Amino acid sequence: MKNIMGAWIQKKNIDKRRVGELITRRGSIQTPFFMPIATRGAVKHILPEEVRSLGAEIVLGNTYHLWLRPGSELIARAGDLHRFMDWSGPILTDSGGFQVFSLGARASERFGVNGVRLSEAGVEFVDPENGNRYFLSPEISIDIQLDLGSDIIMVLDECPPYPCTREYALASLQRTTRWAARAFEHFYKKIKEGGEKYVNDRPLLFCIVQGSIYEDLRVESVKQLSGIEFSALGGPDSGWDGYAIGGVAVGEPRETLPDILKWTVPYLPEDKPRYLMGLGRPEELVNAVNAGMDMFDCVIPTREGRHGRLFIMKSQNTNFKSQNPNKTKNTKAQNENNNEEEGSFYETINIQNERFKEDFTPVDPLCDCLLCTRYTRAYLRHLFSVGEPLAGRLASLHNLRFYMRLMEKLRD
RNA sequence: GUGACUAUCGUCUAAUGGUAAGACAACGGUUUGUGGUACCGUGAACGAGGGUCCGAUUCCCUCUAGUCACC
Repeated sequence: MKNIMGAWIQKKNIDKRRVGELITRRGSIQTPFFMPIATRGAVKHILPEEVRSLGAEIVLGNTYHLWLRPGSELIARAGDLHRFMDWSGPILTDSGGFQVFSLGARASERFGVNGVRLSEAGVEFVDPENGNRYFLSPEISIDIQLDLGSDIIMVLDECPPYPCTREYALASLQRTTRWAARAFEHFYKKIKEGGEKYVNDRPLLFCIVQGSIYEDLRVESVKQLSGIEFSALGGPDSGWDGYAIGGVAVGEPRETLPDILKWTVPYLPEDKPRYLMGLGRPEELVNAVNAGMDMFDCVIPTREGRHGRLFIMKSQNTNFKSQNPNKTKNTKAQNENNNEEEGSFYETINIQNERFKEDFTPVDPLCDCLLCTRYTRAYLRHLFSVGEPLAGRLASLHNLRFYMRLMEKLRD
């Protein structure tokens, strides 16, 4: 808690896999870890103490959503996001960059206006909910996240869509670097202004690597971000507290993720946590951990749970060393990267399928969650069929527990 | 009891003398820095019997069922 400077403490390495501890002002978190998403100040359907008991030590909140509703000043008046939502552990807040990118199209569509206007100063965008215009800049994003009381603050980045030309990707990552430098300077200015409040108790600040699907641009992005003259901007020489890889899972082919990690990870500092934003499926998490990543978040367990898709662990003692020479017909890329394959250690079911109508067994007999220890597949299917809210809740609990168990195995 | 009207997927509605379209439901799929969203696909019907006609879900008759009105 005190020693913020060494934010990540390594415990052991297994090949490239890193097991350690991330220190934040609200406690330490075992890495690698997965963050349940509490976009609007709640993990949908789940109480904070339940989130904690599932094994989560940190949740993710969204700057964009909370800024618009109920407003970051309101949350500041409530104390902070922790008190507002009754979560006492660490919180990571997204910067809003991705939402501007992903929700801009919806606003454009709904109000017939240009939903996003990018400039060097920042981004002007339209709230798809009501058509209101807002302006977000690297500095404003920092202010909002400080108001929220975030423990891990993300810089505002420009998240380019896929496909994206090399030229655009280059210009975009350069802007992301300039925005990151501005955010860094502003962050440490505010920390100093905060005086007492932040002495030995400041949030962590992460940058975001871009570069789309271009190897040299990914490398360039890391070099630019780590090459910023931090002390000249009023911050510590140690620079960023962590590095995130962004601009993935935005529509690019799935096979490019291993490449992006292969290109990027070697250039990331060993002593800083690495966060893969927005991912992913279980096998993607396993492969990313094996490639040296530490932090993850994804809507999959909760959103797919709400839609009736359940994750089931196939084997209790899964070996994630990812040796798989004899697996059937791997693609060349999978063999080269020595990767886990989809479905190799787990499977998914759609509980709404008719075949579960009279299936009186647990969803996953090896799972220790509320759903699996107390209810049957037939019951859960029934709840979904008639639209009972308990359905989404039980499924979310189970899927989150699956993800937590997966991370536990990866830390072992 | 008498008269009128109606009868098409599970439900609600179209069209048509040359075997039928859509919506919802059902069934299956998609969902990666969350809109509890959205999208894609698949099955599924002319109440019963008779008549006219080359051919009837369509026109006619009877039956059955329902709705309404009257007694």
